[in-house]
Amino acid sequence: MASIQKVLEAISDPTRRKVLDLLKKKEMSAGELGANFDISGPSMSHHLNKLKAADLVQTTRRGQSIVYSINTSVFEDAAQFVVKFFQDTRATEDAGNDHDGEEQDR
Amino acid sequence: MASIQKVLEAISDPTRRKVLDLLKKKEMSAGELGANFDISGPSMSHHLNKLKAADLVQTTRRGQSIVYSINTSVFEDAAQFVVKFFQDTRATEDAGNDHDGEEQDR
DNA sequence: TAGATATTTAGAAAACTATCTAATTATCTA
DNA sequence: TAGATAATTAGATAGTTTTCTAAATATCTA
Repeated sequence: MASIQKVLEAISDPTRRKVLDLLKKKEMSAGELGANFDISGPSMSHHLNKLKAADLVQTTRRGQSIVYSINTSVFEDAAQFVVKFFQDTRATEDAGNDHDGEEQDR
Repeated sequence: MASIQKVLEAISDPTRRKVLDLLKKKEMSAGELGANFDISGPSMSHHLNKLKAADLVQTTRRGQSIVYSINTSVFEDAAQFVVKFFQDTRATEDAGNDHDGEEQDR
């Protein structure tokens, strides 16, 4: 499972949240997604990469297209983490700077 | 209420998540908080500012100290947003780039 | 297989973020 | 009021992120 760090970074960008919103409705190719934004293909590709690195989406090639879809299980894990973080008096994960298993990402 | 954009940016940083974790246990002054990290006072101040800009914490002066505490209501709003975002088939807020009321933050 | 279409990779520029030291502001107390 | 303590603001720098154009890769189809 991707680190919660990557997930939170991924969803802290409005473009990427909108991508996820679109994918929640139905899976789409990179090009179809891009048509919803005012940015170049490579920029879209960069954002899709971050979502993929966070494991929030998965891809499969379909002919010339690469189709993106939501990775439901990671979505649910992330939800659980954030809910805990905001609702508990004491959060589970140590969000600290000292250690992290997945070694300090950025 | 602070924009969800600012909230998500605020919690996408591990230092700031740890600050929030500490404050969940008890309110603390800037200096007490700083003692938990290996960064300078001004850097801590910078992070506290971001948390404050997101309205996740509030401050009150107590003598020479400035005491930080969790802003419970915003915490709960944020939780609700994120839960919706991750659980709904269709998220409520338009996380898009085109408009936003609170005008494009970054 | 040549050309068209879809997407990613490379490399560079601009904007933003985190960090630091030095200086400033606010408050307390002897 | 002078000096000490707590915190923030100013200004600089290093690193990261977002964005772009150009080039490369993969697949389809005539």
